[in-house]
Amino acid sequence: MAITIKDIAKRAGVSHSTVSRALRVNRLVSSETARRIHDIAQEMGYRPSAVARSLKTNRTQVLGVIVSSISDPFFGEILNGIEASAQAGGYSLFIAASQHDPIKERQIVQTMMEQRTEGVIICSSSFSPEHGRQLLSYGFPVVVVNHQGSESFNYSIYHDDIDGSSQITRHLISLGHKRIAYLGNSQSGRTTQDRLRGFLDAMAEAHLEVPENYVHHVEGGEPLLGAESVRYFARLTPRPTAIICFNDMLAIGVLKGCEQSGLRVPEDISVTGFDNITYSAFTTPSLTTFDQPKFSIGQEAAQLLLDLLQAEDGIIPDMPNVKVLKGKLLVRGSTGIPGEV
Amino acid sequence: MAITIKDIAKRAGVSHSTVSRALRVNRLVSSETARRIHDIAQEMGYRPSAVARSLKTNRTQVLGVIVSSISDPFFGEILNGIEASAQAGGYSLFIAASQHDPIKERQIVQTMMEQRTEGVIICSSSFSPEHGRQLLSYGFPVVVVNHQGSESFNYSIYHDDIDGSSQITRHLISLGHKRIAYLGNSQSGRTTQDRLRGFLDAMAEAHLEVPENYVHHVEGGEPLLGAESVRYFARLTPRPTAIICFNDMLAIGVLKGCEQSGLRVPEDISVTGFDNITYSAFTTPSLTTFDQPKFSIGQEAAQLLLDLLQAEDGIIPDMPNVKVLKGKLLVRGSTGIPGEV
DNA sequence: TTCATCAATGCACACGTGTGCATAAGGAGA
DNA sequence: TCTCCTTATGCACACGTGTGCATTGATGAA
Repeated sequence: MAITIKDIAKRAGVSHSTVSRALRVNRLVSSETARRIHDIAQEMGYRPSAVARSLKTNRTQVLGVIVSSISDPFFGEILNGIEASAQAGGYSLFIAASQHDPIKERQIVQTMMEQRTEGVIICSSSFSPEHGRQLLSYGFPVVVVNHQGSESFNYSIYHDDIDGSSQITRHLISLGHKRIAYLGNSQSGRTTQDRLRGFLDAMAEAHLEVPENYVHHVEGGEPLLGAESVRYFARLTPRPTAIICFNDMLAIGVLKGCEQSGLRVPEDISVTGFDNITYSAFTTPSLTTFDQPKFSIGQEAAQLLLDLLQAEDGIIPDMPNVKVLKGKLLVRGSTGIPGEV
Repeated sequence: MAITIKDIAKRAGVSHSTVSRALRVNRLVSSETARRIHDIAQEMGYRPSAVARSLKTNRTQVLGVIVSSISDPFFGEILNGIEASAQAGGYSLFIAASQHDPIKERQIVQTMMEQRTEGVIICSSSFSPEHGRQLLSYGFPVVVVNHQGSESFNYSIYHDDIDGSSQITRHLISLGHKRIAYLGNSQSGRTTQDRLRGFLDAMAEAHLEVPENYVHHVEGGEPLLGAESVRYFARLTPRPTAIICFNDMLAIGVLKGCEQSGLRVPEDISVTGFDNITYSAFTTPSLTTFDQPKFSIGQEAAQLLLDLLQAEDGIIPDMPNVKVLKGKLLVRGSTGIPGEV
């Protein structure tokens, strides 16, 4: 059994109250007693029980993070940002992966409520609004990353996907592309819709047509699905001269699919990604993509949540409930001038 | 404020003890009272406080996981395995990333002790023995993944890196390679030593020389470091005909470096990875690597820890304290017959 | 009817920490 | 010396849940 302040009190010949005060607010205890208590605590290897403290103070100093998959490198970098802010604020993280499974989601939400997590950050692109409402009804401050279902939540941080996707599209148009296709991930709900929107807007602005069958969705974001979808696009007539992919993972798969189908990138077809995950710089050819400020997004999300927790202690903050971050276009080797039509 | 069993008790007209019993061990309460209490709890949206329960029962139902980096895809898959086992056993995870930083490590260890995590799984390849001892001295059951410093811990799960590395080396030798180099990650301590050992053993067995400058270490596992190291290997005379990389991430960088240096893979030089992360199948050419059973490793580690926790309630288990898992060689496109010498 | 048995419930305390209030000691001012 | 104020410390209760023990009421056996 771990040692407690009572053990220290006994050894120091004082009451446990004095120990508690000495280790927290040393204003109410004589400096020599405080020093003696500190020494004894150090010597006995005392570690305060966060459990007991949480029960008494009603604050756990823990933030919950719900993510769809831990092994997704995109979320990994966001998590790094979240952790940085949380740690700076003295908070720890309770991380759980929903794996796109509603049953798991339910368990996660319940666990977080039972653990008395002080607030929750949702990074899962496919988080059901129902469970979100359950969190809110329980009085949890919730911050949503990438504004999935942001209408049902109060606060969200997100990247301007519409703008990013437009920039990518305009880049392709400026190279001379006219027949551009879009490969989406149907599991990503709003995010893929926004990226599709940015693409369509830019195309409309340039008075270019997008045939219905140029927009194709697969269920998931694994590279394998990207590779398979090349067969679909290759069969279209006329064939598109460029494919805008929902994210880098799909794009990496598409590059492989093109290689297997004998399509040269970018001579025969241009390919773009989104997110700028580490590996996008190491594909062959290296991938033109849109650099989302992943670390900053995580950082800002955690900071916003911390501010909300502060605000609950009285002051209502005068802060915007939605924060939009901008990224920037990275032109690399996978896009080029389209071949002869 | 969240509702408690006292609120339910008041509403049901019974004592809080009865409510507590009704929701836990319904053996000591009449079935109709139990049903009524359950209904009221449901209606009021009651969620038991894990904090209070932990304080009373001295069990938090939480496992701590220390990882060097969350965004590393290798650890991501191990985490998935850990989570699967933990969830099956009714445990939640407390995850923290050390980022190879001793100060962070210290904070993490202290936080886990304060949170009264029931046990700890260490997945960080560069975890300092000092902090490990601190955990052990506090009575924490500790399971180590990939046997970093396993001599100071009692239990560990690891992959047979020596065997894997030997298999890769023999594969290259069987293709006709005689001049093989090794690229290590000095931050990975024992793991890189084992993989180097397997390589050297297989070379010795085939009576092949390994010049001293054929073994090169970089500080870290990012692809960029792999790309840069190609310059080093390209300058050697005679130049190696194959590079065995510590892991896939470095190998992916090496492939890029070769491309930039005009070296064709595998015609001019063969490259191998280790771990079989998702992207290794999507490089150009696809990467020959060794498939470590990452998910199983995580699963087994968590299960072992759960068994240890069970055992603490009396029975000392008759189980091996070290478990070795085997992986298998994946031959893909990045290895081939060496060009003319 | 009386007593033993058993099921159902309440009472009271415990877990480790924090804190309002009372108390004790000491010093300053009259 | 007495009063007032400050400083240091202890007492006792609280947080939400779990549990040993006592209590109550009912049932069955003699």
